[in-house]
Amino acid sequence: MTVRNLISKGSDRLTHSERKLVAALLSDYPFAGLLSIRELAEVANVSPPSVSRFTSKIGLSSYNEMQRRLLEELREGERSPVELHDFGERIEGGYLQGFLGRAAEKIQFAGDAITEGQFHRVVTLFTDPKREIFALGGRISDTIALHLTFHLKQARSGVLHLPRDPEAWPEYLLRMNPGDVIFLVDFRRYESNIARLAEISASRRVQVVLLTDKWMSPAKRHATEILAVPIETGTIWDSYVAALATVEAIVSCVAEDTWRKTRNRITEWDAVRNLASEKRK
Amino acid sequence: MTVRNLISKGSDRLTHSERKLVAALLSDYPFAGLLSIRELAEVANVSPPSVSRFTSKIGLSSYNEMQRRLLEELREGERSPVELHDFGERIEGGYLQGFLGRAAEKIQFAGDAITEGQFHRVVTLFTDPKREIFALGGRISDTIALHLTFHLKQARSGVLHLPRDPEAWPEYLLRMNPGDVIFLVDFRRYESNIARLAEISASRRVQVVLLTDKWMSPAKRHATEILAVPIETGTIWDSYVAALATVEAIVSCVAEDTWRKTRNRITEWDAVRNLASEKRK
DNA sequence: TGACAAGTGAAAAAAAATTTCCAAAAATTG
DNA sequence: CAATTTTTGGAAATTTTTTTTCACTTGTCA
Repeated sequence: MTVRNLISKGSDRLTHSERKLVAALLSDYPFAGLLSIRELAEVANVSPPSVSRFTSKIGLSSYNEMQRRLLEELREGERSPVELHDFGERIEGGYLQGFLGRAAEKIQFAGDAITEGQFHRVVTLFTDPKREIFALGGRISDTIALHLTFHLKQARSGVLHLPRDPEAWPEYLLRMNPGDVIFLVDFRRYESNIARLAEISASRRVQVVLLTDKWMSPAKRHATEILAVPIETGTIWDSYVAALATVEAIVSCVAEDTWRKTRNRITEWDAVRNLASEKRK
Repeated sequence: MTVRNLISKGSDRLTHSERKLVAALLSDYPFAGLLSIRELAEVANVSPPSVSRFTSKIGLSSYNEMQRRLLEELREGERSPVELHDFGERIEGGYLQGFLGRAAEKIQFAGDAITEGQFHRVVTLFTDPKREIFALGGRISDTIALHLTFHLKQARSGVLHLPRDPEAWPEYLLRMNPGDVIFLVDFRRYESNIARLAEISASRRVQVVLLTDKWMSPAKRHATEILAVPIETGTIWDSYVAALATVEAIVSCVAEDTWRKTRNRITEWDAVRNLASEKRK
């Protein structure tokens, strides 16, 4: 039984500071456990005695024994790091493991549903400084769109997130010029608003990039590029991890393409942000 | 300079027993050096003082320093094969494929850093209808927190998302009762606001559930549960897919646990929503 | 062969780490 | 809200580890 297993096995019935230890140990496994008690205690923000009690509680005779075991695991794991991970609790078939496994799968499938060509065309659109970028998502998927704008705003100027309320759109619509880009996210339980926005945008010769699922939002009729990612998980709700991963891929590719500019912008950004927070004091 | 290099560099001018040590150290590098002095001395068939003298001779301040360095090397070594592997893949399979692959991996690792026990305790907290749920995230990570509140609001009542502006917090803080739960998301480039909010909440006996990365937000000091997920990707920006996946897992587990109630709520919700949109027309 | 230098380990000393004990603080319960 | 239980960290005690001291051995060279 690995130390990791011992930890997760005993992880009910743990006290507040013992949980802090678990977090510290697992988040830098196995190295956190190879520090001295004093050091580990410091990292986890607990007292050395708590560490000592913890090791006894999960069934180890001493802290030293835990270290011996961790080293042994490390030595074994040298053979294959992958094996070490597979060892975990996956066997127990826990809910979390299952969910995450399926989520990871979804992400892989996203790569099949979007071609590299499509991907790079989209990236090129976002990289072009002459085009302004607008973005909006549906009720829930707007968080995905927000993620895009947050990051894109750091990489370049001319990025605008539309408010959810259609009443406020005209202002933005008037600002759109031919060649600009609007990024829309719309997953099932599609919203007619989004489709309408796509239509209006398209009529103004704005390029519509649509992130949707395989059943495809009605906005597809007006889209220049359609990125269809898998979202169904077999649980009550759909998973947006694949969508988020795709957006992150786009954003980070844009950022790399415009690296120098990006760096300057981020530096500036931070400077301004610091100024603002200084002022508050 | 690695310990191995130090050893071979100084390997002229070594005495008989020091050579025995070199042999022992190199034949089981780096693990032999992680034993205690006494054990290593035994393995190499020399006395402990010889080990001590040896480490000084090759230019280390103490035996302890050698161990620290060896662990550091081990940690680096663990990392690099994975990275190399990923980088190779990426060039072959295109940017998107590479990015998604790494994202999927991150999600798997998230399962190692969070135990099923921890996961279910958090779910239980969120399921308890007597507790109100508050949530907030950092500048960018707030999208993750939003995702939680959006979904949780459908599953139960008493879910509130705090505004980003601290000026508006008091109203919410006053509403908090002992036993309530606050869900905070804070990734590196941590925000002092979040830590402060955690502190205040904890002082009001509100349970603090913290979603953070392995470097751990300063808010950890006040957290009841710490969910540490991997976020570093080797690109300019961190990836929040693992965080999103974790939140989705929580939300969908909560929903399943309270399935019946949830179904009613969703039905009601949709009814109200339809009514509202009917009206608009 | 004997004097000396270099190397070595036993034992002692010093330092560090770990565990135990206990009282204060926090949480829980009736 | 008081009483009880649990949890926690400081301090002391204990154990372990590491380093230093020192005397003894070994080998070398005059």
